Amino acid sequence: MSSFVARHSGRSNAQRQGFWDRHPAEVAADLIGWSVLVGGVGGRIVETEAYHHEDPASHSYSGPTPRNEVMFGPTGTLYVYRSYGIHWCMNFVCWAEAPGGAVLIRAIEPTAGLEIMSERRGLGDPRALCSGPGKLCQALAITREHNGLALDRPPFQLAPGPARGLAVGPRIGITKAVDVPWRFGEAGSKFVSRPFPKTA
DNA sequence: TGGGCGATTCGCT
DNA sequence: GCGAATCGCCCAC
Repeated sequence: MSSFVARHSGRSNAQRQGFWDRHPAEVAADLIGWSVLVGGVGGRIVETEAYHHEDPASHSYSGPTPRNEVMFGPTGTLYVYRSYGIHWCMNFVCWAEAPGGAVLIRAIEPTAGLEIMSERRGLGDPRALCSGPGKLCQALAITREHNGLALDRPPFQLAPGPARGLAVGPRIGITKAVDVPWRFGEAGSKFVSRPFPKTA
């Protein structure tokens, strides 16, 4: 159970806004177990990574640019970027005191709209539908058009939920600050992009 | 204005 | 396990 949910369960959405105004690593850990739906399609978040403005591996490290400007805007919004010229990746903008933070959503456990996601992905195996940042954006039909949108409005539906356990490890696919343990996941989940070195 | 590179994925070996 | 695919962004020239 995340600390935020424990403190805020039962409160209004407006009071919940403070959730995003914290360090990305805190938010990334708390998001494990939450459900995210886009147009009614989605599932439980089982893997995230944190990035912030003093982080050499972060897009925001060198300051605002046309691509990353959303990271420096209001929290609780979506930052979408193109990866390797092929895939889309989605982040939740969150920061405290200094802007430029975000949480990369790396994997979700599909629970709603399985058939739609299978069709979009061209696959049937639920474990392969959303087990990676590019995969889940394809399954949820996330594109540049969603960049900057608020997460508390349609087509998005976010809801807190419990995690069975928290796994922590180094982030994936980066070349800088590789030793910072800011990758989080649900312990034992079979829907993560890659196994965690150890589970906690 | 051009070249290098990336928070990835998939198919083939 | 390895490497190609593929293109927008960013910085250097």
